[in-house]
Amino acid sequence: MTSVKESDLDNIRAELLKNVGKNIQHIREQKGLSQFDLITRMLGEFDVTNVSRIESGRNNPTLFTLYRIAKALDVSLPVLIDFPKDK
Amino acid sequence: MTSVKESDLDNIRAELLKNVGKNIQHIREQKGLSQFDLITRMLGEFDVTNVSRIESGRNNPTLFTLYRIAKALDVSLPVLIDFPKDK
DNA sequence: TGTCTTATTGCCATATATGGCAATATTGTT
DNA sequence: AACAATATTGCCATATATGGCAATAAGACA
Repeated sequence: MTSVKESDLDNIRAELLKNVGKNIQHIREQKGLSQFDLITRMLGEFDVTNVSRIESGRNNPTLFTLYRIAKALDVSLPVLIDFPKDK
Repeated sequence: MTSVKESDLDNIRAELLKNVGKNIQHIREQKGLSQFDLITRMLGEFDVTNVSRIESGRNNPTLFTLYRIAKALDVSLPVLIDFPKDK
């Protein structure tokens, strides 16, 4: 059954992004790092604005972005997205 | 040290995408599914073209895309990106 | 050989992640 | 209260993920 209403899909997406964002924020704060601290530890360039957007679930980060965040937070990529609310 | 040459960063990104792509392809084939089978099982719409691009490492998939692929393959999101070559 | 299925690649369009900066809001501390 | 550090939001630009289709390639099998 591919019968998922578009609004349902949006909700699933929104919940996913919110959960992963919260998880990232939680790990970052547990390490005592500011959003600025985080981007300075990331490989390459990254705008601090987008950290806020990802943590709040407004952005749908790419795999490479998630990887760089994980490295900056010194956790594995699976840990970064292994949020409890996963079905 | 944020001193990573741009070419190095590109290589890190390319290797990441290639490894995750191979992992997705491996899981999909283990389940005996074609790329077309995969997209028909995914939530919402997805173009089969992009499955090929993701599996070959040409595309940098978003979190939501990875989530939908994981669900379609009936594996968890962490499993989908837990490739062996992670440093 | 051929045919069928599956996968890859090219091309163009649209949607959106990110870059970058400024303004505003929040939080903590004195 | 004020001030400073931090986070959020808005706006615009660019880069790129995805949608969509066609053409080509690759693989399997008779």
